[in-house]
Amino acid sequence: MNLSIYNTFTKRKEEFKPIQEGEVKMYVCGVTVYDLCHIGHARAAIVFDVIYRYLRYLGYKVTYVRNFTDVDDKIIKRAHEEGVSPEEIAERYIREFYKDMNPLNIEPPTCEPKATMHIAEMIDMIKKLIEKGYAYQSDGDVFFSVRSFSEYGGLSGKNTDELIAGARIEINEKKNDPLDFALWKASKSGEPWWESPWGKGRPGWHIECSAMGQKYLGQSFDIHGGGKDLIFPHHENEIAQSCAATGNPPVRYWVHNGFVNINKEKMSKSLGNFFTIRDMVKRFNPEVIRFFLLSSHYRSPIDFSDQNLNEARINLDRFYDLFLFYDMVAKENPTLPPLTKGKDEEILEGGSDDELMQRFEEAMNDDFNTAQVIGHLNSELHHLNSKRGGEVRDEFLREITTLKNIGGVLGLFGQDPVEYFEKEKSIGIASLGISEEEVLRLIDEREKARREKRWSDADRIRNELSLKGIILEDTPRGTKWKIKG
RNA sequence: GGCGGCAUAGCCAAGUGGCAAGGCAGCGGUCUGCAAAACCGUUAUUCACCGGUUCAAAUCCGGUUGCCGCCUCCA
Repeated sequence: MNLSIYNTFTKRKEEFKPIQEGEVKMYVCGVTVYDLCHIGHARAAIVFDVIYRYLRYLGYKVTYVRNFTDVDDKIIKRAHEEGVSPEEIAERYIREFYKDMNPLNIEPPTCEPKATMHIAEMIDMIKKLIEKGYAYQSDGDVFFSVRSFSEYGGLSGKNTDELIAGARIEINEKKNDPLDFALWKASKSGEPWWESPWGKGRPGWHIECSAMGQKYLGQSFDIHGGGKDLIFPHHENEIAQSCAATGNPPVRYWVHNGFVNINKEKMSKSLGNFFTIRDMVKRFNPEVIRFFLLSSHYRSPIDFSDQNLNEARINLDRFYDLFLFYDMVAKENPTLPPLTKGKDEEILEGGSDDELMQRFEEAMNDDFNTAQVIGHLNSELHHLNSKRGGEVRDEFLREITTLKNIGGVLGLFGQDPVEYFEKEKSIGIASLGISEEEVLRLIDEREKARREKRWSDADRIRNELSLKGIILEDTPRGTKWKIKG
């Protein structure tokens, strides 16, 4: 079975055929850098990160471009509020972006262009649009004439007459038609500006993606992604501009991820119901957030709540518990190779459980169904756990390696199991009102009691810890502790 | 008002024409000093509701209800 992708433009799944055989060119709208990223941004980044990884897994040479919008009203506003330059705001939040995204195991795209570094390309494109009669100048601004582009509305399913009826369009005297949108804005005082044939000004929002996409990926490229909220007007306008300028449809497959919701409502800055990545990472291992976000299909909405994240955490723990088990066995048996070899994108040798790989590919080929993949991984986990009692040999090794390899394509299972659980404990214990030293002391005390078969003393300590939210596990290799689920 | 999406067990979530994946929680058992973990077994005659097409529908068509998104910046 071949890869098929749901295309927002045609509203159906289509078999994926790249323009150039063996190569994929993909552009994804990044963030506007004026504030910290929230979980919604994390979802978009993770979804396209997985798509990027999987396309490469399939053997494509992928050029992945993800931009930063570093010139924009909100950046300017923020700069004024803080009394610093817009560049400083943009630079700061680009740094913060990486601080948040790196722990989520997002791979760097091939190229991360900034809008302000491509003003010349945007001006060229705007000039071309004016020459061709698709755009006009008006008092230092330049607008795209929506009605001059007859295919307008193809992506979002809107038609121009209905848009006017919507009546939520801002009245702008400079526009010939309320539907028209800005390609270039004359700068007011205190705003950043660049010289242009129309005077000092700055670019409109939509033109940057058209210009940068074309520069790095060509007039027509394979995949363009972003959040569902970008379908209209951003991507609709992008199509209009690019198509009008070059005569070619810019994109073959439009891919849009669903929102992260809070109580069924979209998480967003304007509603104020957002959680920053930074705050969540204090309470959950970043991999738990990643695992959780991949446990639903990328186009579905996903409800973000403590309970849901905690369930994801418990499930992910089970995988790491298996890896921990293997590592311990491997340590005692030098003929077994270590599972953790390095970066998670490396495909480990010996991972060739064909049936599991086949199920993995089937699920991913069906519009990147990571939820189903996680289901398969759970079945395999179950299967491997059932063999824990027996001898760990070739077959076990082959299967667990396959499990790890598949996880790697999703950007999961890359941590050292010991560190994973240490991290989980250090995150969890902060809210429990007991120190790690105290826990270890009590475990020691209980060990002593157990050796002397003073069972009621041992049980009393265990209960005490349980009330604090700590669970004990007695294993042949000593007593482990963890945070209650 | 226009356009679009969703509704599957207590909760989360796959499945889009051929006997309803998986996770969490629950229950019974194995193991254990007792637990925990792990394992084995079990938990939806049914997929919001009504009608239709079909040998066959959670899946297709029509309608109803409810929730959500876009139409303004937004991943």
